[in-house]
Amino acid sequence: MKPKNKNLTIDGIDKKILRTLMEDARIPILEIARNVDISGAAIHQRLRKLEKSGIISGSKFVINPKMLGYETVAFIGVYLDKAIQNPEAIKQLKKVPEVLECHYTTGNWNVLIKILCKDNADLMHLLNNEIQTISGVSRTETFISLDQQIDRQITI
Amino acid sequence: MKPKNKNLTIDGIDKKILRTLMEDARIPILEIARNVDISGAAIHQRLRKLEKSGIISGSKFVINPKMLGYETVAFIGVYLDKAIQNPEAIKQLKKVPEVLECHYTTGNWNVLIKILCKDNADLMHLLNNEIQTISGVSRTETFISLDQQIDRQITI
DNA sequence: CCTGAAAAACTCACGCG
DNA sequence: CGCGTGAGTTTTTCAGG
Repeated sequence: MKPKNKNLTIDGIDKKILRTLMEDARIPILEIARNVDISGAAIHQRLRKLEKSGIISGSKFVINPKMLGYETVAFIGVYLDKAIQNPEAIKQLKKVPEVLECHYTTGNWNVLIKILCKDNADLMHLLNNEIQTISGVSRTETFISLDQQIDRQITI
Repeated sequence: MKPKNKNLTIDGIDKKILRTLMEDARIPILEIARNVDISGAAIHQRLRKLEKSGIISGSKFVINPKMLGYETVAFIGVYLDKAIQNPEAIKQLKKVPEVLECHYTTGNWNVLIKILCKDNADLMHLLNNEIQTISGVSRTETFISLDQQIDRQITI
C-alpha cells in the first residue's frame, strides 16, 4: 500500500548524483564530487546505498537504431484468444528480438507491444511471419510511429 | 533510401564492445579489453569512432521508478482536433514530466503517449488536469499496463 | 592496433563529528 | 552513521611507432 520506502531517504545530493548519472553514465564520480562539493568516496558510498536499495537498476549505453538501419517503430495491439495460454504467447514474443516492449494491458487488447524494424516491408514480415504465427494470437492492430517527439525517464 | 551507413563498418569486436556497454555502461574499458583481447587504447579508439558515427547516442543510469512510488504505466491515445496546432499540443505534453514518450502515429489517434504515474488516482489527475486540458486535445483512450513483460534495446 | 608512461579516477581502511 | 583523508591500485589518456 505505502510506497516502497524502506526507511530510504534520498536527499538533494543523492538527487544531483542520480540526475547527473542518468544523463551520462560514464561521467567520472570525482567530477560529480566537485559539483556537489563532497568527496569522491562519499559519492561512492551513496551510490552503493542507492544500488543496494534498488533505486538504481543498472546503466546502459544507448545506441541509435537508425544508424543500424532500423527506421520504423510501431505499436501493436494483440488479441489473444485463450487467456490460459498467454504466458506461452509472451514467451514466443520474447524470442522476437524486434519486440522491445510487451505489456499486459487493460482495454481492447490483451497485450500491447512495441517493435522496432528496418522499414515497412520488415514490419509486414514481422507481423505475418513472426507475430501472427504465434499460437494464441488471434488478431492485431498496428500503429506506426511516424515520429517520436518525447523519449525520457522519470524526473527525480 | 539506403541505410545510413556512411562507409561505417561494425565488426565483431565493435559488437562485443557495444553489447557489453549496453548491459553495463560503467564497466571499465580495460575489462572489455581483456575479454576481446585487444588493448584498452584500441577500445577507446573504437568507441570514439562509434560515437562520432552517431551509433552511440549516450549512456544512462536506469532508475527503478517503483522505488520512487511510480507504480502505474499507461498508454494514452490522444485525438487532436486541429492538426495545425499539433506542435503546440506536443509542446504542452513536454511540460508534463510524467509523459515519457510521445509518438505521432498512424491509425485512430493523432498521438500515442506513454505515461508513468504513482497510482490510478494520479493517473486520473493527470488525465483530467494535465492532458485533457491541453488546447487541441479532444479525446483520449487510456490503456493501463498491468505488467511489463519485455523491456530491452535492439539486438546488435 | 600496440606500447609505455603520465594523469586521473577508483578503492579501501581509518579517524572524525 | 555519513563524511573526509591519504595511500595503494586500477583505469584512462596521450604520444609515438
